[in-house]
Amino acid sequence: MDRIYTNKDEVLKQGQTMIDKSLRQIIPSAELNTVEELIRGYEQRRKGLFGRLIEWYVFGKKPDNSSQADFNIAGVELKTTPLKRHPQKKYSAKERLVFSMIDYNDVVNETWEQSSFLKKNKHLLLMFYLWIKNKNILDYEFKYIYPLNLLDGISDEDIYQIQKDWEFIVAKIKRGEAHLLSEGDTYYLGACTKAANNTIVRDQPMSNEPAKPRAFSFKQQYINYFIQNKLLGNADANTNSIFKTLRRVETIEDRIKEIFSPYIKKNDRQILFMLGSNLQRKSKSYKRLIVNRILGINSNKIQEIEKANVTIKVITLEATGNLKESISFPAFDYFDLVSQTWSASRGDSMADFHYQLETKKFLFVVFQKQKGSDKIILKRTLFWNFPMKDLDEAERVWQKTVDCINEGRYSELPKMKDSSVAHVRPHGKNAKDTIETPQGTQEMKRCFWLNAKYIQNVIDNQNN
DNA sequence: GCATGATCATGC
DNA sequence: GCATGATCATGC
Repeated sequence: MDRIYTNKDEVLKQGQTMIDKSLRQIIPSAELNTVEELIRGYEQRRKGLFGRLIEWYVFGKKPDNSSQADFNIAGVELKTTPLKRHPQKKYSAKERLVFSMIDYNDVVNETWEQSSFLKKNKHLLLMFYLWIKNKNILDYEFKYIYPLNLLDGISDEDIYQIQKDWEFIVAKIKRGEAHLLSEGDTYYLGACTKAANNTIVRDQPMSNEPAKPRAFSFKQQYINYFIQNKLLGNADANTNSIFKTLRRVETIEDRIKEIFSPYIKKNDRQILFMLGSNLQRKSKSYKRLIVNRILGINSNKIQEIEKANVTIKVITLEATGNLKESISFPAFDYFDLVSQTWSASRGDSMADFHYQLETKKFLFVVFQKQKGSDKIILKRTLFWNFPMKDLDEAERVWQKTVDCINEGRYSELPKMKDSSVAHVRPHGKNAKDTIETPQGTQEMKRCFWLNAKYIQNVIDNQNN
């Protein structure tokens, strides 16, 4: 018989009994062997088992697969989610916070206000435990128990963005593009893939294309920001908000457009004059510094850009409109790369190419050189994320890279002419900036790049 | 003119 | 000291 909870406080109080405790400490010793046996049989899906063990042993609730909130009577949805140790900040988010599966057939008939997502997740009880590699799930210790009301407990700007994210995802499914959904499409609320392997697919209502099963989730950077601010109190005094002085709610995209709009079609000197700023040195980051000034930051960061995993990229077109330079990613570690698998790309390794392509949003700030002048014009800004239709090609480049490294063929790493999408090039201080390879040799630091031509095509064809 | 290799500058 | 973003330099 399930224990009945009549209100949210009771659920919270019960959850709080787990602070600094692990399951092993509360499971009756007579049942421990049985549970250990159960865990051994699970291997792959241990996380689901972990949640059910918590429900049963902490809350006295029999596991079920109901799409109702976990504590129906009290209206509380329980979420257990891992923290990992962070050298400076104590803890950070290990993963996204995953909510329920997206039912492609039902969700197209919903509005945000009446969505099953909101119904189920309005009142959350977040249980953060400390994840440690190879540790038995019975020994994970809980660190924070936090009741979160989605509509009251999150700022107006954030919940507005989350609503717009939800609506974007649903609109895409309505267009028959569920198979093209990507976490990078949206800012805080993402549609993350959720399947044990790549072969599992689902039907979608507006198209015959099979689509990967996906769930709503808070993107990893968003939940991490939550952890830093609400749990750890690491409110960064060096963080600015683009909504600071604004008295209405707007999306991140609209707000950024608005901030840049007075400077569009102006040249670098005019912009600096308008800003009352002075940057004489024409260093490689000159334009990036101008962009920072426009955004009102120096070395500090913008909260929304961080939370939404947006990467700002300065793009400089030639006077002809031609783009010369490709876009670099962080340098990779040869050992890491060969140990990764393409499909198991999760937040565990945020530097992983696939993870970045599928979760990142880019803000391109496009400048253009001018014929017969050294002035540079700010042409436009655009938001972009890597489209899922090109993911197979990116995988091919990645796979070839992995093969080359495994076989020690470093001169044959994928070049620009080998792919229309991406290639591998050096990315170090200089040719002497090397790291160790699996062969025990030293190789110069390298990274993945998105081809200049590929990005040029994006800029020429995307008008937002 | 472009692909590829190489390096600079900044900020943490 | 190093990671990262951005661009430079060379040779075909």
